Amino acid sequence: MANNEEAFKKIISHAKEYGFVFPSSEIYDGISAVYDYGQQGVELKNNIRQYWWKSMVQFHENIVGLDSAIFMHPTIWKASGHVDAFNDPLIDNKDSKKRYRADVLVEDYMAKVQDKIDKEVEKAAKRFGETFDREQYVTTNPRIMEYQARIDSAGQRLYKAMTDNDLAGFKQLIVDLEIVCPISGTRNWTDVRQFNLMFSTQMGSLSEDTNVIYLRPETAQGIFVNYINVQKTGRMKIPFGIAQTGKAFRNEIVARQFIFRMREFEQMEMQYFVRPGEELKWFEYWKAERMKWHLSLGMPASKYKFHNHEKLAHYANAAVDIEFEFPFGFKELEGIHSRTDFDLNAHQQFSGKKLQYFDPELNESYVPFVVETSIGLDRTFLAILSHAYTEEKLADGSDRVVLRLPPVLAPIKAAVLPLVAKDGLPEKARDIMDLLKIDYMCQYEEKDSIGRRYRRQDAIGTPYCITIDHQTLEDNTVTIRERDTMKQERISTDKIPAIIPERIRTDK
RNA sequence: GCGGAAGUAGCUCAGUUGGUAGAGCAUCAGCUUCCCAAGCUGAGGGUCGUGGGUUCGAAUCCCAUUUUCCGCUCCA
Repeated sequence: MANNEEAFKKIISHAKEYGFVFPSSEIYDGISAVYDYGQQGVELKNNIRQYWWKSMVQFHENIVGLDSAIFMHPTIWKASGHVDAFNDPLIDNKDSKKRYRADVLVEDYMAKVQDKIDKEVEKAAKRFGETFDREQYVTTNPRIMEYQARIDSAGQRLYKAMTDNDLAGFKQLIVDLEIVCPISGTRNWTDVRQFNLMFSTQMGSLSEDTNVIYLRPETAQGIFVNYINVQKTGRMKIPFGIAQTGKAFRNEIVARQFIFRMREFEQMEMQYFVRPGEELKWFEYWKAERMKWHLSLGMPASKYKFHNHEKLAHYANAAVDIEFEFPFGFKELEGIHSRTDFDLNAHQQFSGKKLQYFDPELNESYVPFVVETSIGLDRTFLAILSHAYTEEKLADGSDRVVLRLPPVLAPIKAAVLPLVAKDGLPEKARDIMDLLKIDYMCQYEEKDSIGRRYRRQDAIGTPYCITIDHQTLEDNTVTIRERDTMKQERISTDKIPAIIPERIRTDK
């Protein structure tokens, strides 16, 4: 683990040193858990996004794209459940200085009392043997009935406090239940405060107080509220999908681990609209499809695993994560959720607009069910970067750091390098550079020895280096050097524009 | 948010009992012209994370604050 920690630190330094990722606002001391993508990072990130987009939108005739706004009608977040679910009531114990979710404390209390009931029942069961009637015992034993009453009362008050957003009532509940801090054992609590995971701001006139607007905590809702627009104008037939990439914002209590958990992050989501009853079939389909996509990036299957959700969110009837082995362990990279008709139903109800689909094959109307694939772009970036980062000891005893990025994702596809900066080689190299840069990202470099320039390109993951030497002037050939093998071959200059895209397609 | 550790040049770090900020690499200019980093000459770059305090004097001691990392917690 210590080794991985070291490795992770090296990756973070490398990311900064070579212009992939910078801490945001760094000259002002930075801002916690916000990062900027530098000159290489933005290329890599764009390429990942494009690779995803192509595989989802371009390669699937029944999936179309969308780019919805970050600002949305505030009621959307009521309908989606985010206003309620993203509001955690928090309370601190003044002695242990520990912070808890108030609802979790109450739930723990209820579980503890339930535990007492279970133990009582167990004891009684042993005592009475086979004649024991559990049902009857539970409903007649006064001590158990008293326990049960405590649970019921606590549950009701918890529910009321949650739905009414009654923070004072919450505090009173914790006081009345005599809940103690598991660490300090005291009842010295602060007031209950709300911690909203959604960022908010105001739109329009500040004099009205009803214009609070949220920065979207997920991109999915933008798709749901446009579902009927896309379906009608695109004449989409179920099953069909809508894909979108974009920023989302969550005011996480703790945001850490470099770009793994940021407060501002980018999602790549696809919502697939299916017939009710067929959602689990499609869930399995997308689970397999998405894993294929990850493996197509050339990373070993052992780096990935599925993690089934046992506790499902309020909207889901099946959910699985694709986890990736980051330097800090297996962590969620992508979620595949069967969201049922929860979202569309909620929007239908809150908006009063019909969101039904008429299925000509079944000759009936229904609200479609939704299977979602939702992947973190920044996390994918981190997964790819951390896996690509390699330190090598070469045969001659020297070291090199190379980013073994999939060529299709590399920020720079080719570097154009005159062997020496004289004898007309730079001029020739410029000609080649001008030709190639029309088709893909290239970098021209003539400073320093050729070996050093190769190493610099290795460090940013450039898959090919094209070197112009004296022979080029004679027979119009160049050498093309491959990043991973460091092998070179000589090819004719007019073959370069075609050969690199061709190799990028096949080299994974 | 709590606890621990750290913050000195772009990077990695040194800086003695408090006494005028250093190295290597990198960068830039010039020389060299060589197919896998580290040839030569020169130059630029730091109010030592920030703000206070103690002191004749603070990178060094004290307090606060901020950022990062680790653990706990959280992650619909």
